Amino acid sequence: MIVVVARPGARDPEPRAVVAVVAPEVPARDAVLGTERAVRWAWADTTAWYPRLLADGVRVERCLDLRLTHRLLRASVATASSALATGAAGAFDEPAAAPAEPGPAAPTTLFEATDGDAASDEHPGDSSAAVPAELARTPDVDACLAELAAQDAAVAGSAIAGSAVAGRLRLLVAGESAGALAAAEMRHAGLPWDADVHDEVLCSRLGPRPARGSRPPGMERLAARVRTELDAPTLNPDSLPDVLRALRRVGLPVSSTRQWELANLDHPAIAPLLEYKKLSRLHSANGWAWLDEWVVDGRFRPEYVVGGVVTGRWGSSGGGALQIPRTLRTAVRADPGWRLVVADAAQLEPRVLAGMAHDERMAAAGAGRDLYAGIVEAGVVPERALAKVGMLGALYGGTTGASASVLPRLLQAFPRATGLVEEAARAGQRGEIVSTLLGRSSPRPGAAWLQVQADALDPDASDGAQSQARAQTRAWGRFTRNFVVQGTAAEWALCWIAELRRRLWAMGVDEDAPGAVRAPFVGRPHLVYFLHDELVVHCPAPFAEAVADAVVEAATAAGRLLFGSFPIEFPLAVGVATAYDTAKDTATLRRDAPR
DNA sequence: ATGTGGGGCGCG
DNA sequence: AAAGCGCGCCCCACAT
Repeated sequence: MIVVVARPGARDPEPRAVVAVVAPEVPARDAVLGTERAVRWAWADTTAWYPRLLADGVRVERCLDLRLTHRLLRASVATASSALATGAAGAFDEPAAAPAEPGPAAPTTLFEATDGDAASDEHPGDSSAAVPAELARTPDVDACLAELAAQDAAVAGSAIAGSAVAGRLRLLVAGESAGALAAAEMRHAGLPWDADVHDEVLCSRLGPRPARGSRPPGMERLAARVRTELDAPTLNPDSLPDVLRALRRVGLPVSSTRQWELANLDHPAIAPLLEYKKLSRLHSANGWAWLDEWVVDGRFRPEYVVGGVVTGRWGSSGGGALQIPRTLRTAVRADPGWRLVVADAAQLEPRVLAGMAHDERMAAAGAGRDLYAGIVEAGVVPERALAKVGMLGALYGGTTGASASVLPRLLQAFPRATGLVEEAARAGQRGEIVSTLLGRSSPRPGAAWLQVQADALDPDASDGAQSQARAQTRAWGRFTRNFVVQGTAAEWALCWIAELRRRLWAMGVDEDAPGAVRAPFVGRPHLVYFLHDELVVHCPAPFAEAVADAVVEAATAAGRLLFGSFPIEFPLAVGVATAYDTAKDTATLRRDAPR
């Protein structure tokens, strides 16, 4: 059920008060209360409620997604001693129900009484029979109120005198929930997708569309060449054992069919085989079948799974939304009279690390320029590529190759930043939990991990058992090392998207904008895609420059929310165009004027 | 026939 | 000897 809760005023320290409780049969005019900034909705699942509101053209300004925030606060070490964390698992620990299909097709129980039909208010039982499955299983009003109180208590109890912990948790909880709103809105609006352009890309690379179940001509031709070159007339190029056998028969000592291994081989079958694999991937993952299934009325509407990744990144479900290949981004096209604003945070993870660690020298290297170029200018390494691979190695725990050879110089130049990830790695190796800046905590290693460690301590443990334990220890260290940075970067991104979402709505409407955009975004700039450190806004053409400014301002605001006055910048590559690929091609690096 | 797991590869 | 993090989805091989 929905609980609409007033938020405290900026100067009002009073606890939040419930101002309305909204059940499924409530009239829309009351539900619309939640569109006002002074109101924050608290509900168990944004995925259960919000698609119906959006289908009715209603945008919610703020919310608390109690199931998402419950998970955060149950796991966070900052709230570990709270009743919320120590109690038995309950309804909010269950997975959320599958979301409803996007779009206006399904009847919305919420708004059956919308058209001034006072009679339905007197017969709420009439509509209760129509409560859809994804709503029926969501916790009821009393459960939501109790959960809200428990979460408030947990966050309040996390505060130690003079500590910023509670404030950070509040930011995390708000950001996660704002992300849930943005994710539902992006699915509702959809990513504008030109099926004809997509089809042209497919035809140019694969040849004309084949009958269902057969290979496109471009792939068939390559398969034939591979069979000829390997003298294997019945070879199935999709069968790994088949290909491996055939390659070995012609004297190629391969252990796998991975691209990087094949690429080093000198044999006339290799080039067509690699090309076949490329086309096969395109055809099977994003071919005509994908187009038929996922692009409806010129929009791609994937499901974003907020908090779907342990680190707090979003996941996705259906259509491979976070893996759209670069070659197909040309099919992402603005509606006529509209533009795409594409923004990409430059070197996000190292910047986040510099901010977390208060590494002023690293922050200075990234001030007003490409961070890796700044590292070169500071004389730490001789070229940009080394700065990049070295930094990625520090973030991921690389121990080999160029990355490892540059590492000592980074350790020396940036002791605070590198020290932070080294310490996170050591904590993980000890089996401890680590946390992001805002308080999202890593999972504990599982029972199998602990068992392997325990077995290796046995005096009779075999060498194999001991080396397995060491390998696994290091692997968990690499996970926790990366967790703190990837997770805090995800928090920056949540703040970025939340700030931008507000700014976009505040821009208002272009009454003259044509197009097929759904309410409540008709004539309005709106988010249509989000990919970890990159986002896309679809907007009426006259808004494009203002949107580009807003995206940059939101990035700066996100940096301040996380890092306060610490001088770490978050510049963006921002491009404006009618197609996703050309917007990225023509992007320029932008940042707020330094102050 | 249906489910599971691994290899492989797309994205950041 | 081990070998840089996090995902989703496809196909095939293999189990049931």
